[in-house]
This record gives sequence, C-alpha cells and structure tokens, in this order.
Amino acid sequence: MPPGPRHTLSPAELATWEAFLRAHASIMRRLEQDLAAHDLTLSDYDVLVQLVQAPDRRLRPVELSRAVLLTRSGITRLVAGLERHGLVERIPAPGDRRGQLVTLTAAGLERIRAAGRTHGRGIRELFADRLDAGELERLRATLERLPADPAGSPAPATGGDLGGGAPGPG
Amino acid sequence: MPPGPRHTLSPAELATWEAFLRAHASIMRRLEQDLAAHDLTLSDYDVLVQLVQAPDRRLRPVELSRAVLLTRSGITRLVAGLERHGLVERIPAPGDRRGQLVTLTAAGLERIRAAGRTHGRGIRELFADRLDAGELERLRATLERLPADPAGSPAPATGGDLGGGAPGPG
DNA sequence: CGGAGATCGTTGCGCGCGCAACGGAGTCCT
DNA sequence: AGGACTCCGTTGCGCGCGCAACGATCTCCG
Repeated sequence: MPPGPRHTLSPAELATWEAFLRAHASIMRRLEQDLAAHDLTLSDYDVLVQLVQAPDRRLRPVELSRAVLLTRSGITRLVAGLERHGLVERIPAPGDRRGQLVTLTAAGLERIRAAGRTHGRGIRELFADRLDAGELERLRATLERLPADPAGSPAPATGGDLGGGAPGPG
Repeated sequence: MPPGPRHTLSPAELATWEAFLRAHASIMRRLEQDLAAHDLTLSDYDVLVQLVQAPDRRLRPVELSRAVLLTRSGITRLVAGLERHGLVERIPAPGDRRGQLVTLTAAGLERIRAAGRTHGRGIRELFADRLDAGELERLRATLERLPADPAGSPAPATGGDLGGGAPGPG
C-alpha cells in the first residue's frame, strides 16, 4: 500500500507543527509582557500603530476593525479604554453623522513611539536576530504558502448586519 | 556608520514577521472552527490528547496544567466542563488526599478519536501538505531556533503558591 | 513528634473579546 | 419622495482564562 494521502501526521510533520505552536506562544507571551510595561495590550498596540500610519493620524472605527484582528464591538471598547487614558480622541466624522473619527493625541503618539521601540526590540531579540538573511527569506517564502485569509467564509448578501465578520490579520 | 545593531526592523524582517502572525492566526481560527463541530475547544482537545497518551489514560490536574498551556484554575474549570459532558471522570487520587485523578471515559475516548481525525486532517490541509519534505525540515530547524520557554521568568523559592506559573506550550 | 513551608484543587474577581441585536444614518431604486 | 437594504457604532450576554487567595494536605527537618 504505497503512499497515497495518509491519515496521520508523520513524526516530522508533528514535530514541525509543535515547534510552530511553541515558538508562537513563547514569543507572543514575551511581547505581551513587554507591552504591559507601557500599559498596553497587543491589540492596543495594533490599533495605535494603524493610527500613526494613517493619513492625518485619524481613522474610522470600522476601518480599524478591518485593519486589525478585532470586531467592531471589540474596537468600540478598546477605543473607549484608549480614550479614558487620553491616548486617542473621538470626534464626529465629517459627512457621516453615524460615525466618528478616532484621532491620536500627543500623549498617544508619545506612547506608541516608546512602545514601538520596546516592541521592535522584542521582535528582533526573539525572532529576527535569531535568523540570518537567507533563513529569513526562506521562512517568509514558506510561511506565505500557508493560509492568510482575513476571515471565515465570505458572506452571502443576506439581510441586516450579517457578514464575513471583521477579524482579519494584524 | 556601517552595520551595527539596528533599531528598526528591515522590510524583509517585518514581512516575515507579519507572515508568521498571519499564518498562525488563519490556521488557528480554522482549526478552532473544525473542533467546534465536535463541541470542543482547542484547550479541550489538548487536555483530552494528554489523557489518551497517559498511562492508564489518567492524569492529575496539576500534570495536565504542566503539559498544556493552562493554569491550575483553568484546568479545574475545563475539566469540570468535560465531566459535565461525560468525557472524563474525576476520582480521588490514591495516596494523596488533596488531589484527584482525571480519567478518560469511553465517550471521551470516542470523542477524542473522532476529533483527532478532523484535527489531523486540518493540520495536513492547512500546514503539512503545503510543504514538501525539505521545506518542512528546514522550517522545523528554523523554528527551533526561536524561543520555546515553558513560562515566564523562573520562580525564586518564595512563600506560598507563587511560582513560575503553569502555562507551558501545548 | 511538631511546626514551617510547599503543593493541590478550588473559587471570586476582572479582563478581553466575539456574537447578536438595536437605533440611527446613509444609499439605491423605483 | 419613499421604501428597502445596507452600514455604523453601541450594548447585553456569555465564554475562556489568568491572578490571587484559601483550606486541606503533604513533606521535610529539627
């Protein structure tokens, strides 16, 4: 009974898969701890990064939810927290009375810059600096053959709010 | 001002890092959905797998917490859920009146076998089958150069319960 | 033996987040 | 104009999980 699609993972496959999980878990935990020193979660960080990169440093919540791995409701509450801490402000969106614009404050800019240095250093220590140029490039090529879908199944154009959902990679 | 340790991530580094995050997020979401069809979370699955592999298919909760990415309190509640669904039983641990043994029931065994097929197929589709043997081996070698620490900083032998914590990779 | 300290499982609390549903507002089509 | 969809941000609810603290128990050592 030669090859054909197996129904078990080979030891090599299993070992690689486990190394993948292990590496991700360890790195993320460390990065999370690092950001905690700046009083930020990883999601906070992602959102603030989107804001610094945005034109005029302002974005609609729904755009944030598309750019980051969070639903609209998650964004609502996260932004509320950032606002309480004075890192962002919410102003009514010009030309759309439903929505608002989330804008980065000076304090927010300072915070994300400081956190960004920490975060960048962490990624280098835990990830980038451990791989040489060739390894890095091969890793990228390999990873890009794995799934990178933004969300679950696409949405049929049904009724109300239903839809493919917000969470896409960050 | 030639090389020296930079303070920014190069575009190549950033792209690889992002591919890493993206791949992990997409794959995990899919695997989670697959397991939901068996009414299990990823943590449920991990715990059940530990049990099938254990001698006599029974383990102490504290051993589960060491084997899996969960604290003792997480294990308590997760096992309570599994017990409610009849997948495990808890019996007093012989020789240690503090603790118990979590044992897999027939239903639990059946469930983990079915879920295991689904899960294995998912990992193959999303991960293993997308890489050829050489790629897989190189990926494993690369990933094993990244952190794989079980927990945060090691614990000084202080007082009471404090300690490096339970969560180790799963 | 007895006491100090460590370990086990549990529990109260809080956080982060998704899902579903809502009212208000925009858009499109007749 | 007006009705039907669609989209926006918010909110109530529930889940999963860590942290810290507790009582019960085990262990080690004088």
